[in-house]
Amino acid sequence: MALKLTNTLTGAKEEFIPQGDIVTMYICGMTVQGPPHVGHMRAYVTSDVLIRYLKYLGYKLKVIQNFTDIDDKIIERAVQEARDYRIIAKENIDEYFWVADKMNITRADFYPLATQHIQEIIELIQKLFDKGFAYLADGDVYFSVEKFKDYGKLSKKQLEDLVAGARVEIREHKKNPLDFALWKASKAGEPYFYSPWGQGRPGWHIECSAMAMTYLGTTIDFHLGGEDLIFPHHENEIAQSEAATGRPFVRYWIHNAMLNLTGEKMSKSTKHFITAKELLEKYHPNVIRLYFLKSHYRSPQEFDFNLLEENKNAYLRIEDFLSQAEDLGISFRNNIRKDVHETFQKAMNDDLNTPKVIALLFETIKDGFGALNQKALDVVSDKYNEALFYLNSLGFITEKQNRLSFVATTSKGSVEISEKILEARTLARNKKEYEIADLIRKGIEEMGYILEDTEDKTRIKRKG
RNA sequence: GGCGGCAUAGCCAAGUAGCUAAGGCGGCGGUCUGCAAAACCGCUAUUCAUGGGUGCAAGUCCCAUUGCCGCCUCCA
Repeated sequence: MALKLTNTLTGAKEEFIPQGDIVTMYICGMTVQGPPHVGHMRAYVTSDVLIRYLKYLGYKLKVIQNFTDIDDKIIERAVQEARDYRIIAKENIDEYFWVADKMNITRADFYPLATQHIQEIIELIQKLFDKGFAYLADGDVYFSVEKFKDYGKLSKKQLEDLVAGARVEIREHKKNPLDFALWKASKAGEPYFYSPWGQGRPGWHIECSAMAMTYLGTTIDFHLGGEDLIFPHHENEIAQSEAATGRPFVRYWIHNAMLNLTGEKMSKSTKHFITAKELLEKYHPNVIRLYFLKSHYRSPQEFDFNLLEENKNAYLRIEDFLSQAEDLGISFRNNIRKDVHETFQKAMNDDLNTPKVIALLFETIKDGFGALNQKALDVVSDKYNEALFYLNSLGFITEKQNRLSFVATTSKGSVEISEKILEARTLARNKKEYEIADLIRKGIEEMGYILEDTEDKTRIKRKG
């Protein structure tokens, strides 16, 4: 049984065989021209799940995720807002980390910035000059796509088809309209760096090649990103890197599908998006994660608040089982049965079939509740442990105090609701003064809490 | 126009040739309960966009049609 992943380069599900002792992974990070949106969340939850699973399988990893902190759009904004481009980049990077941490996304080992690798970028461009792939035109440096035989191998595009479509920027000094900039000469007032070709800044794609190879070597195991990056970004990265080194750049290209908002791709340029922060203000990270993982990462997914509500209800059911089990004194023991590991691996090995794992999780929850009704504590304990195993493996937050429905309790009631009120209700119930008891329950519900009477006690939950 | 992908119940969504088509949400009926809620039990696709074809056997492979989506311009 081996991990198989869809490799965009071959278009097939391939068995993952690492090239060395340490698995190297480059995650295409954000161009920090704006705050992260929900589409970014999906991409980074996907990479998080892969990282967690590789670690679960026992691999040692080195993960690099970049920030592209200089590009046309950032400069455009800096001019519009009359602020330094570095401040805009910094704000968006900070927001990215706020979101990622909240979402429990595993941190990469290092987050390099394009502007701090100008030297490496220049060296790479120089190498391309030396090998005859680059040329200078009015201060700009371009990569000559015709010189690179394999151009189009990732996106499965033919040069002639691309020219026919010809929506590329027309620049007379380009030899071929598809040639892309390695270095752009700066215009008056724009930020710039010094280079052998004059003052300017790196083109969009070169920073990823430079940083990936600087930290991970000439051939890396994984390169991840959204499928909108396949062309031209990743195609160009391959061209630059392989032209410079003569070696394969990436062994497994993994791309996640887009998140659509009302039928249309979420996109920064069209302002058609919901920021990650906005969503996190409305929904618990686990609800968002469940929503993502219920779809396969390679299928386009629709963003809709109704779907989030749906997943919130489903998620609350999981929490309910966990806390009911905990109320009986059951705790995590990490003694998961072998067949549970095997079933989990079978699903994950099949191109990270998280929807299948979610289905297993819910079957476990159902069995767990069944055992709870039967008062079969040993089974409840097993199911509790299995559920936590699935949740932890997929990166859900499982600490009790971080749960959506969690209410801090005291010996007599709750920190958040006056003990006297709860006592009054119990008193009323004992005297069979149900009208009063129900009125109190209703009042507490209006405050955002749910009271559930069970045989021996009243459970307090936060409304979702 | 070129390239690629997808069409499975009211909604979301697994399934990549072979027992009765996972799972979630919602809905309906029942059990339990002072009531409510939760939970449990049962029901909710004789059928997988349409039309052909290849197999003993097809959501699952091939062809065509229709409809959506992505990329070809900055994008995860």
